[in-house]
Amino acid sequence: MRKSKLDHLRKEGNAYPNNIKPSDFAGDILKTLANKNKEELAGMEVSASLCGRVMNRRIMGKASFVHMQDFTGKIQIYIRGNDLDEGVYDAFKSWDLGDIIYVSGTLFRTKTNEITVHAKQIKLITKALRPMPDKYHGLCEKEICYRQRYLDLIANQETRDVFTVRANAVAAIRNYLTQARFLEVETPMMHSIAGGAAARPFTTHHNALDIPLFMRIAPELFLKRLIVGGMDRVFEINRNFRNEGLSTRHNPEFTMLEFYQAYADYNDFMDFTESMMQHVVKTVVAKDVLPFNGMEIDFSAPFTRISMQDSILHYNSDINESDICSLEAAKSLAKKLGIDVISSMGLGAVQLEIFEKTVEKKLVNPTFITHYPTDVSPLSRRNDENSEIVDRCELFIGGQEVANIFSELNDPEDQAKRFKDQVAARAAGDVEAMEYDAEYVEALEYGMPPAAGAGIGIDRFVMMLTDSAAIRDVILFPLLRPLSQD
RNA sequence: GGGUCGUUAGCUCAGCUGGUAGAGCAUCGGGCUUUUAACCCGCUGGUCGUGCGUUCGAAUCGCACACGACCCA
Repeated sequence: MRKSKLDHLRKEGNAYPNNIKPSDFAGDILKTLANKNKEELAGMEVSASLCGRVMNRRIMGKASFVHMQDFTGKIQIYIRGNDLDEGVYDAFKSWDLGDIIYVSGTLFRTKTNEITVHAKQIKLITKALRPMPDKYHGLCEKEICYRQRYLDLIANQETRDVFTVRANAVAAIRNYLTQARFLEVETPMMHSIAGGAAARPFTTHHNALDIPLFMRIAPELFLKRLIVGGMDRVFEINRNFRNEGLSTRHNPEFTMLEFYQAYADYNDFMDFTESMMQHVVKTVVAKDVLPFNGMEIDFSAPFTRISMQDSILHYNSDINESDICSLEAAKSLAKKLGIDVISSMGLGAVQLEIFEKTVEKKLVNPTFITHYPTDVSPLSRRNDENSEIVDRCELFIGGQEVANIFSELNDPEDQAKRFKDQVAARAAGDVEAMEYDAEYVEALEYGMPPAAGAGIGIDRFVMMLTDSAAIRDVILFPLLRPLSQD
C-alpha cells in the first residue's frame, strides 16, 4: 500500500523534500529538439533535469520507460539500473503512477524515434497516496472533473488546453487595452447598493460597520465615477456575482471585462470591440473560423450590424413590419409566441422579448444588434433622433449574448429620472430592477465627459475560443451543490 | 420549476425478460536491459448513489430522496 511506502520514506529521511530545482520543461525540450535526428541528438550530448508526475511506466526487469508530465508536456524517461547509484533502481520499482519525481540525464532518441531522457539521477519528490485516474481513458465523469479539477488537469490534456487558452486570451485582451492606453483598475466587489445591471445580488454583512453589503453584479457605476474623475480610459477584468440559476451558460460568479473611454460613442466601441476580438482570436487560437457547438463562427469578416427590429424581420420570414410596429400588434404576436406579456411593457420591451425568442439563437457569426429600447437600458444615452431608443447594442456570437456596448448616459437629470423609473418597476415586482443610486447621480452632477462603455463576458468568449459547450468547462471551479456530510 | 437520461471496484465500463457481482486498467506478488494503453504468470479488490416497497429471492421491478448531465421556462 502507498501509505506504508510513505511511512518507509519518512523513516529514511525527509519524505517531502523542497530543495530540488529542475532546469528544464518537458514541452520546451520536445519543441527545441524536434528537428534533430537520432545521430545529431546523440552527438549533441544535451543534458536536462526535470520534475513532474509519473503518468505511465513500463518496467522490463533491469530497465524501464516512464512518461512524466509537467504543465508544458509529457516526456519519456529511460531508466537503466546500471546507470544509477546502488539501490536506486530497486527503490524506483516501488514507486507508483502519480508520484512526483525528479530526473536528470541526457537526451536521445529511442528505436521508435521518441525523444527520451536517459536518466543518470532520479529521485522521488512527492509520494501520491491515492491512485490516479485511468492512464488511458483519463477522467470522464463530469462531476469529478468539476469537483476535483486537479484530477481533470492531471488526466486530460484538453482541459489543460482550455485553461491555457483562457489565460492567453485574458493576457491578449489586457495587452490590447493597455496598448490602446486604457488603465487597468480595481473597483469594489462589495457594494452597499448593487447597481449597474439587472440582476439579483448576493447579500452579505459587514460586522464592524453593522451594515448589509451586496456582492457586486457589475462594476459599471464605479468605473464611470472614474471617468468623472478624469481617468479617461479605464478597464477592469474581474468577477461579477449574480444570484441566479445554473445553466450551461450561467455560473453565479463569472468574469466580466468592462472598459470605458471618454469622448467615444457606441459606434467607436463597436469598431474597437470587433478589432479587439479579432486580434484575440488570431493571436490565441490562430484561426479565422472557430468550431462551436456544431456551428462555425467566422471571426474574420466584418461583424454584422443590424437593428433589433430589422433582425426580427430578417430572421423570421413569417413576421411582417406591421406585426411589430405597434404596441398592440407586437403584444398579440408575443402572446402567439408563448411569451408572458406584462401589461406595463412598452413596445421596446415587447420587441426585445420577441427578439430573444425568435432571433438570438440564429445569430451564429458575430452580430451587433442595435437600437435597444430605452426602458430596458437605464444607464444608456438616448438616441438623438428617437428618445424611445438608446445608443446601445449587444454583440451575439454562436447564439449567445457576449457583449453589451453603449454610449453612456451623462445627463444627471435624465439619469435620476431613469433610476426613478427603475424604482417604480421594482415596486411593481421586478426583482431585477435597479435601485436609486444617489451618490452616482451626484458624481454625474460634477460632469462626466461623453463616453462609451462596453462589457464582455469573458467566460462565454472563452467558450467560443475552446469550443466548450458549457460555461463550467471554462471555469476552473464552477459552483456545484456541496456534497452532503454523510 | 418541468421533462429526459445517468449513478456498479481507485479509473473506464459490461451486467438481457429478477436467481450467489464481471472485464480492462490501477494496486499487490513473480518474470523480463529500447518500451509506447508494453508484455507474460498469479493474487487482491464491491453498502451495485440512499431509503422504503414488491418478491421465496432485487444491481435488475415500483415509489421517494440525493447528486450530476442535457433540454425547456
